[in-house]
Amino acid sequence: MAARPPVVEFALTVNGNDAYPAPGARNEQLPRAVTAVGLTAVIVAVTDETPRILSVRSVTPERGDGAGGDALPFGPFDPEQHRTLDSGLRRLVAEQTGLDVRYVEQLYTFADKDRHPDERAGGSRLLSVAYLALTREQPVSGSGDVHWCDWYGFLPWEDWRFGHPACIDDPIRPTLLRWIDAADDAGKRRGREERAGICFGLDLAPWDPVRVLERYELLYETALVGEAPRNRSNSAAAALPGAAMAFDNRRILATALGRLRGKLAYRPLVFDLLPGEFTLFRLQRVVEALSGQRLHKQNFRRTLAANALIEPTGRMQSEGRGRPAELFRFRRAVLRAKPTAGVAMPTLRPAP
Amino acid sequence: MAARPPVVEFALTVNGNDAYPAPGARNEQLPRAVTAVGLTAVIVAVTDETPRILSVRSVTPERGDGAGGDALPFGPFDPEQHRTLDSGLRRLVAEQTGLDVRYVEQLYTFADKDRHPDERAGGSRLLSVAYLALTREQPVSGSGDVHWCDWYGFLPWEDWRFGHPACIDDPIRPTLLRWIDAADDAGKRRGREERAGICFGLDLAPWDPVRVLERYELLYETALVGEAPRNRSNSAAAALPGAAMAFDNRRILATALGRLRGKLAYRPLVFDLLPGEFTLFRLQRVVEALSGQRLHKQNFRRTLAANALIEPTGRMQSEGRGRPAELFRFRRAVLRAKPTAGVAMPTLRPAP
DNA sequence: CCGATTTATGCTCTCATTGAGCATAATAGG
DNA sequence: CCTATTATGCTCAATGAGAGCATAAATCGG
Repeated sequence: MAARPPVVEFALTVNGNDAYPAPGARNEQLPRAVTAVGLTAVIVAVTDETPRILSVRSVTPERGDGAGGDALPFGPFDPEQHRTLDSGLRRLVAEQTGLDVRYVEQLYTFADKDRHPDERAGGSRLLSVAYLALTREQPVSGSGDVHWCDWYGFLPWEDWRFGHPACIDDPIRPTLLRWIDAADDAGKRRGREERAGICFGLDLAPWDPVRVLERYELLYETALVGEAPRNRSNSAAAALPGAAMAFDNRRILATALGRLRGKLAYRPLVFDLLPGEFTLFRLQRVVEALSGQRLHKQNFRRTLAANALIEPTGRMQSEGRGRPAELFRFRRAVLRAKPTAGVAMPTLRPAP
Repeated sequence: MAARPPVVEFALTVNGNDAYPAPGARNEQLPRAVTAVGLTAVIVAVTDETPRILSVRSVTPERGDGAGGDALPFGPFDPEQHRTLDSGLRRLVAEQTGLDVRYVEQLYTFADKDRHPDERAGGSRLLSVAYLALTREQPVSGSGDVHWCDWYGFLPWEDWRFGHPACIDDPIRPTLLRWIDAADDAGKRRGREERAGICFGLDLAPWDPVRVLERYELLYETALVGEAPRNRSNSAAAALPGAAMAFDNRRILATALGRLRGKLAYRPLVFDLLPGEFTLFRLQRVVEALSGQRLHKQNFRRTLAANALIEPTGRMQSEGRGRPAELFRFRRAVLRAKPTAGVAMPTLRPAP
């Protein structure tokens, strides 16, 4: 186990600011309790019909305060080195993983108190800007124990490609029912019932693949039912089905998956996860992997053709059985053409 | 003019962190050049068919470095006082404006270098988390010169309710054409042509109300054509049509408008801008004000009815001329029911 | 009081999109 | 040759969105 580094003290000079027009606060200074700013990356690739994210294994696996297990690549944002957050993130990813990232998008900024255990003692606050990054899968060459993990290992209820996920029937539904029953009055109970129904498509509403974050937050909330008060909020995350992750990293994963699924429908992001040439079937498999549901093959291709998203290369791929498929490439032109050029994201279909 | 407050020095103790799993950076400390964190609020209301944002008039209007003119409400994020960014923002808005904000959503985190002029001297970096907040219009009671401004005063090319905006024909189109011609080779020229066409719907693509940020960034980029090199990047913002704003505040406005327009279509946000009871016509006017385009009245109402977004109160409103309209209220139930319950956002229609 | 104007509201028609299924073609493997 | 597997073309029905017609109920200016 690594030696704990010494507590570091450093001084900071901040200019008071009379030019910034914050009335009523004009002569106040910038905040006294300074916040440390970090970057967190959700780096995504898809191989063999499995969506994967890049994870870092912690040295101290079972500390019990959320620091154990896998964690997302993270690093400080150094304003002296980087002119923008984006460039800071690209540098961070390059250093930690050696990956060539093809697409980068800011997701959300997290700064909740106690999201990092060391904050409690230190007094400073850790604010972290989360990013989504897409890449073709490739070996990682970074320093440290970095590796690809199945995304659905952390959010198993999100994968409907092989039918109704088992964990919904077993741990999730009973927990939700207990949570519903634990409501004070009938009105509140009805409200909880509706919320659960919508999130998990239990009755009225159909399953909406995009509502990943809502589902995660509902599960996080309900996992506390019947547990010890709220002394260790990380115990909620640990009680969820699926593999645990450090701190609030699973929440970030959920944010990323929801955003990616939503954007798939109107932006041609998939192609940043694919090699330059691919069969239509492979493209479909990648979309299915990300959206977590099966697609109707003919309709999928019809949408591709209608949007002119792809163009044939003329070459054929003949490995494996079945009729050989033509190889296609992405038509870069559509990046600048259609306002909304995405691949189909239909409602859930029954398993084949 | 307010006296410039003295430079403040303060010390900060940060715990080094051996538990946080950033491999290869494990024994590094948190960033040395600490970033100051602020919150910026885009507070929106709609009156008399005009979308308005809350603005703060600067004390030093014409400094020439971007500090002059209007600015968005801004304040430091104090991690000692606030457990979350959201609560910090609500407090900030309450203090500076006295408004009762009904909806709050994080937009984006801005940290580009030189976005704030005082950074250059001070050495610290200002990172600001921008928020969108919706409210019913009401008098502001905050300390300082806070007032409502027409949103389209800052982004005049976004309002198509009264036909093709004049500023597109006069300053914008010629500037774009010059920018296209200034491209090095034919391929690049074609690319620029396409980009401009898509953003402003010049030829092939229709006008997409949601692409507010893309348009702003294109204008910001092209406004530099034919100007002095790039010593003062704020000159680009000043050269744009529409009223200027401090720093990168117009970019934040564009981000907010795009996000709001996009979400209107699948989330019932409008009702946070309306009183408890309203006529369907008023509701339509508010949606038109935000989307910047006219809607087909019958189809608009059909969508409302189909989604069961509203319910009649039985009361009638009879002021002004014309047949009195029935008053409706928002059906709160749909907040939890339909996955996508928004109001119609059709493609652009010719002016009436 | 009348007619012009303004707003509310109901209904229809058409076209594009999309979910779903049928049918056929081309390959590998036994 | 027969079967499994994948590719690909085509049709059909339901839905939703854009556009327009028609009618009802009020105000306003004579």
